[in-house]
Amino acid sequence: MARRPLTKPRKTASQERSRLTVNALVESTIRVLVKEGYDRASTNKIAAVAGVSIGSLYQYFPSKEALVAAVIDRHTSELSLTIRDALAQVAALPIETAARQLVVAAIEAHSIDPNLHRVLAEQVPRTGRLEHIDAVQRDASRFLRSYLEVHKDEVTVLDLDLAAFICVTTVEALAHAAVLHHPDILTGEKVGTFVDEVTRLVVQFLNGGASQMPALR
Amino acid sequence: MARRPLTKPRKTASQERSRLTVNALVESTIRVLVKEGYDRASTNKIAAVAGVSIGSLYQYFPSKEALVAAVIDRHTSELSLTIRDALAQVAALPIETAARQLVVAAIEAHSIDPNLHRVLAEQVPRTGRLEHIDAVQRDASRFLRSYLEVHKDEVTVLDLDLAAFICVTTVEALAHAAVLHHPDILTGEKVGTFVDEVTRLVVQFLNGGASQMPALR
Amino acid sequence: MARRPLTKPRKTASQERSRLTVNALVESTIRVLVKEGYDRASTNKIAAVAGVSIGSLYQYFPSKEALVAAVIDRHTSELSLTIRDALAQVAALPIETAARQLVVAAIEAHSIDPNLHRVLAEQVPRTGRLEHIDAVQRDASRFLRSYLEVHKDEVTVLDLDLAAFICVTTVEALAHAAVLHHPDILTGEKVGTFVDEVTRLVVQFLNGGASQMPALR
Amino acid sequence: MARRPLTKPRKTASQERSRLTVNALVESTIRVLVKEGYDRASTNKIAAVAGVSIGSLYQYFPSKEALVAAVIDRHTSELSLTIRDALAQVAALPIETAARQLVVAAIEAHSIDPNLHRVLAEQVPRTGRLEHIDAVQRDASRFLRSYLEVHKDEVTVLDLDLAAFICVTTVEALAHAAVLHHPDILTGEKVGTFVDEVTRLVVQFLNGGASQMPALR
DNA sequence: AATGAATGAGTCTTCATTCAT
DNA sequence: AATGAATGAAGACTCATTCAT
Repeated sequence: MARRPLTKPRKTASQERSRLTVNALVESTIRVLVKEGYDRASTNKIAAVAGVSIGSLYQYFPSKEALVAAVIDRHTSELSLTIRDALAQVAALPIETAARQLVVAAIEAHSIDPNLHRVLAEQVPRTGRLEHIDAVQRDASRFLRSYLEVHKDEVTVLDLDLAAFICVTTVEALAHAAVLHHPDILTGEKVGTFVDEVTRLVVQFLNGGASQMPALR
Repeated sequence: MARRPLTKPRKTASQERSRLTVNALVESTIRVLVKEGYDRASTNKIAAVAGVSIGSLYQYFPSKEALVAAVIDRHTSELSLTIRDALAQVAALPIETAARQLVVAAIEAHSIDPNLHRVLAEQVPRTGRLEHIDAVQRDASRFLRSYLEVHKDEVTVLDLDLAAFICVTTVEALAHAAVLHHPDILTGEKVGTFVDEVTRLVVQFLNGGASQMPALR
Repeated sequence: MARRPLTKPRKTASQERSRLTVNALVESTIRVLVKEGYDRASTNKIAAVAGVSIGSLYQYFPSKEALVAAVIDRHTSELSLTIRDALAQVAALPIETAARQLVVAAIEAHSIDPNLHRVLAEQVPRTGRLEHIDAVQRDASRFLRSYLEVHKDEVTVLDLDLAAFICVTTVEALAHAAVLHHPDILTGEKVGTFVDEVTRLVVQFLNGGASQMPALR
Repeated sequence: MARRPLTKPRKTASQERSRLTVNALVESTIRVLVKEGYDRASTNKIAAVAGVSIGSLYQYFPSKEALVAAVIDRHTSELSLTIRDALAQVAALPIETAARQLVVAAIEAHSIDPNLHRVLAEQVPRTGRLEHIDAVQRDASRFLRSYLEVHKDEVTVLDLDLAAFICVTTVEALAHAAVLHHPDILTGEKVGTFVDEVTRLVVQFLNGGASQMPALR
């Protein structure tokens, strides 16, 4: 069957139009969410900012929640991608290097759209599909657990679940806090120091258990 | 202790009554906040649950925000108290013991009213005076920095500000996550393990720097 | 116990105010319903006509349906009262007289607020409590059936259920049609004729069965 | 009958298509009306169910009302046909037989599409052309009046207008109530009884006047 | 002619806040 | 001081209808 000429079929025109509208709405939602917060983000405002009628908004999104869910999905995808990529690339690396790269990835992930991240993390009710945000962290935990299983003899910790939980929570929290509350920490050469320290925090934790445990009690 | 004299009459009576009303309102706010979330917590509902008329509510609190601010202040005070107590008691202790006690204190602090804590942390807009929540952490950071200054020769870290930030953020995040998302970690003897591990995480970080720094780069 | 003095207690004042508001709303609903029909009767319009804010409307009626339900209840009560009264007064009377009085009662009932009756009968969805309208007719049927049971030997019909259904439906329909579609029939001395004829219709039906049944097939 | 010539081409084709579309829309309107009720029957839904774009809908029907009016016209035509047929066939028959056949016809008419009939009768605003529904009854009344005029000496009633009104209203109401509210009455052999009784109701009314009138007053 | 994306007036409803009693 | 009725701005959402393609 002969390939059609270069032009796209008529119908695509309107489909294209739809896609543009949907995109404008999602982007507008992000903007309004960031500027006004979750509560004050009204569908009317979102439609206005998107330059779209309120009717069109409801043609594509049945509710405010649906709109926010779309934003979350998009944001979560980007986060997931960053994290999964990092985890995949790191699978075969020794702990030291692996940790460093994951720390960097975490910071990168949190730097994607910090303000949006803040709103999503702090204000959006965790109902329905909106739990996807937390899912990323659960994924990361599972993934890290597997990694530790494989690299069992490089680490001294015994309870791998607990260790994974501690590492993921810690790195996430530090990346989050740095990006959102202490952006100065990430300026210039300071980033290097910060990454160094966080990496050290995690690495020492993972392989410092054995010899020191006795001394702890 | 001698009973106070008979007088201080009328006015005190009503002052007493006022205090009771205010208290009932703040407590009602907490209850409604926890049960319904920030958005759906209406002043009318709060007044009803407090057994107070909506008019009286506005006699004591000029707005919904004022009500929530009072709740935050009260909650923050309790947190602060717990943390400051711990920090004070720990001032003269060696790092190892100090760290452990602070970790325990952090968990205690997060256990005061986890559900309220969650709502405040996740849903309440950080506008106006409502930034008090974060203040506790800033306080703790400053306090810890002082401690590290004093115990300078027990630790190997160089940038004390950064170290304080990392420790406080980490411990807070782990206590938060454990209490709110993994309560199972804190049941029975597991608490001990958790505290051990978090303590180790922090202690190794604080005095493991020197010897390992070279290896990191 | 001594009767209280003539004055009513303070509190009544506001209760009275509420009652007035509620009343104004119900009456306004009737007016709007009659003027605009069910669909175009908006809560905002109802509130405006009642001279009451939309907020007050919702303080007393949680929805448009509740408002209409109240109207129905009120209207149905009046109808029921008229019909039940008539049925009660008629219990011991002979068929002829009884029938006549019931016919008169039916016309009276339909004359209470014909326009409202029309709207309720024709446009209001029969959901939820709104089935009360039909209930009046079911009641009347049951009541008539009892009457026929007692006056069994004055009538020749065999199936009392069927007879009751036919009579009630017929009289209701005629009263309805006369009041709503042929008001001229009820002007001046014509009412008498109409009542005569309807009465005769029913009476002959009830005691004309026996002798004629054979001839019918 | 000779087949029409080959031509009338192109245009006919599209006219044919138009007719199909119009038909699909009217039928879809009926379906949606019955399933959702008048209020919730939206033009978009009607178009969707008809498998036609909303734009095309408005090409053929300028408004929602036009759509409903078409449904009413169609339904009314069918009713009218049934009734007029019966009345025509009955013109020369004696009262007894005539009455019976008209009663049967009334029941048949109401059985055509009971659910649609209910919606039209109960929910559709009687505005504009939508009064056509009631027209059927007025027609029937006129027709019956003529019949009575002709068969004057078989009946004893004096006011033929009134008598026609009473008969038509009564039979219509009973057919309506039976079909919509008491379908059990029309099952099996019961139909016979019902028809018998209604016929008797009417016939006795029409020729029972003379002897009993005196007794009534 | 057909399509369906877009429109926006209008609806119901909530809730923080005021104010007469 | 307390009460709670009243207020009305504002928000979510629907749907008949238009119009560019």
